[in-house]
Amino acid sequence: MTIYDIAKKAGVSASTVSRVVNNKPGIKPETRRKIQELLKECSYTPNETARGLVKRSSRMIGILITDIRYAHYMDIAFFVEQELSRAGYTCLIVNTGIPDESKVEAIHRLAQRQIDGLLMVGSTFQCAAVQEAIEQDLPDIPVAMANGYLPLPNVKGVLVDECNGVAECIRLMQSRNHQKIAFIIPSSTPSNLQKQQGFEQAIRQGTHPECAEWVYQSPTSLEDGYRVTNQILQEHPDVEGLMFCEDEAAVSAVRALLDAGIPVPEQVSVIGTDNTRYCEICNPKLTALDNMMLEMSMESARILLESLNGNNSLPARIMLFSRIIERETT
Amino acid sequence: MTIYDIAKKAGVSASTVSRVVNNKPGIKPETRRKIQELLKECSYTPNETARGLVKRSSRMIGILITDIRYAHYMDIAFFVEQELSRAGYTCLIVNTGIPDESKVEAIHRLAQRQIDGLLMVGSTFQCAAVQEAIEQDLPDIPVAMANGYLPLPNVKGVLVDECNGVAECIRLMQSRNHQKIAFIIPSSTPSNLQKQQGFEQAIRQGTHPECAEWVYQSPTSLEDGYRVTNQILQEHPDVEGLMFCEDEAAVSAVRALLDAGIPVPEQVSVIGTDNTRYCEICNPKLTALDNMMLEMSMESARILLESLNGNNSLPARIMLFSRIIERETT
DNA sequence: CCCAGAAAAGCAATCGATTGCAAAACAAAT
DNA sequence: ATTTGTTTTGCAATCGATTGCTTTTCTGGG
Repeated sequence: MTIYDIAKKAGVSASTVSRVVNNKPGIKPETRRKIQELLKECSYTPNETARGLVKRSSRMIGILITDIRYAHYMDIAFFVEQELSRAGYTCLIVNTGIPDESKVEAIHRLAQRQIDGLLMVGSTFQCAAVQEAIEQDLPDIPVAMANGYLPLPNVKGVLVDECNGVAECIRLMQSRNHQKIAFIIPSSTPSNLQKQQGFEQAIRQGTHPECAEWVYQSPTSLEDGYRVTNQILQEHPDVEGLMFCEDEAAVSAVRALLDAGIPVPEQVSVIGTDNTRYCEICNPKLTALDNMMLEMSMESARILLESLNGNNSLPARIMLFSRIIERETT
Repeated sequence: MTIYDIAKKAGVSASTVSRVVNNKPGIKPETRRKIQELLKECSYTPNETARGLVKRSSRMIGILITDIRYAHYMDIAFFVEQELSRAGYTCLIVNTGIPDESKVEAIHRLAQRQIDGLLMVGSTFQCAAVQEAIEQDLPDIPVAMANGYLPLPNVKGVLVDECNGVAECIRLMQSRNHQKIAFIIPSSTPSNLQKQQGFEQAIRQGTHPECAEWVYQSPTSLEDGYRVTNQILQEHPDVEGLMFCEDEAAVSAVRALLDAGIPVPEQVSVIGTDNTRYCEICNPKLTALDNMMLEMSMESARILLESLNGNNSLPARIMLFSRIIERETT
């Protein structure tokens, strides 16, 4: 059922029908009513593709996430999609994975679809390859980043003070008389490197600056958290605190400690990052640094909508403050 | 950079360029090469909107999920998106929420976008409102359902034997000498009602058929699981087993039992459903009925792709078998 | 009753591709 | 050189809307 079919049935031209569909003025009230009835009767629905072609806008927004499965990102896809779809946009959520080429490929594919805006979630999008792809494929549409930033005129970034946040966590443990702290990093994203910096700063200001070297690698996963904790216990039996870049590994670290007969938090404190649901399920409940991922994403979504509405006096970057949610592991 | 711009630069017609872009035959090899170079040089990208208009296909697939945040659905959006996008489709993931109208609204909006196929995840889409919406808005495109079914010619369903699965769980507990079992249901979805049926069947065949009445309501959430467990303990201090329709509430039930000084699984067994990551995090680790949600979704995706490729000899419904993952709570 | 000015409706171009059919270019055979 | 047949290429219509501009219709004042 196209606009022409309706026009024919109503005995008017397609233009007239179009104007009724879009509530434009200059139509005799009677005609308008008649056409409206016909539209309803035929349950006419405008073809968004055709509309997008002439309007040169798809009312679609691309959302790039490395991996939607991380508990960390779970809420995001939900709330951001909700917010944007309330504003009349349709979301194209793409899991890009880690490799640069797949991110570039995803941007390219979205560009082909004439997206009106792009939202990228996660600091891994803060890289040269993505920057180039955006310059190349989407130089003119608004782009927002949650937990990242790129120095391009059309890109706005929302960040969080992770360096400080982690430093605060370290200081919290120190204030509980736990000075010998290890730091566990899953991967070298810009975001995690920031955290590591905060760790090192705070440690050097404490009584055991040599712990600044206690940095361990562990890809995100339950098994790794368990494994790395045992490794730390072996190399540093005197360890007093564990600072993680995410919650999952921290949860299994708690289990590893308990399994080894080490009381938590009496002998060793554990702090996770992200403040996901896992924190409450952990027993004892996990203290965590809330990195405000959801807030960052929502703020990015709002900024994107503002830009789409033509507001171009927005700051290039804004900074949120993380906070510690203290539970039972400190 | 449109196809006409390229045509002008190359001194040929748009048709010729189009044929090169789409690798169609009937172009002189030399011309083809020259145009290909030009395409690369100008980094030309076909406008999918325009292409969609004439081809009457958007190469987009709608994915309906009530709420992507449920751990239960976490993997799905990831793997299904991956599978479909490998096949060249772009996914429109929509969180519809529970109310019928929002599901209908979502279907309507997707129809406007001329999606080529629709995938619905979850038994809540098995309802009259959705059926009507599909008949109305998408009578001709392939639709696949994970964990649900609708009697329409263009709808294929993938189901799981939940009734049996739960019955097996009950029998497992019974074989461990736990006969007095309560069933906790979060909401009356078709899927959960199936499970309840399995519960009742198995219980009636056991030594304590009166427990078939021990059915408790609890909306999904950690707090509810804790609360409802205490309520059950109060009303039936002799309870020996708890069967949940999802994992989260089961996890907090375990905690409630331990907090009440009741040994798990010695005095009371607990079984969850879904087999999410929470099972491993729970301490003791949670035994769960794997409802094969991921497998169902992947199978639906494959069926959808088959239908899109014109295979219309697919069975209207196929059935998968659930399995019990026994861990430490039984 | 005529005419100006406003209101309503329609024409036709446009968005950026695809594609059936016609035309042109080329090659080979007579 | 002409004809025939095969490749290549181009023309123009089409997909389903939107919109500037023109034309038609209406309204009311003189």
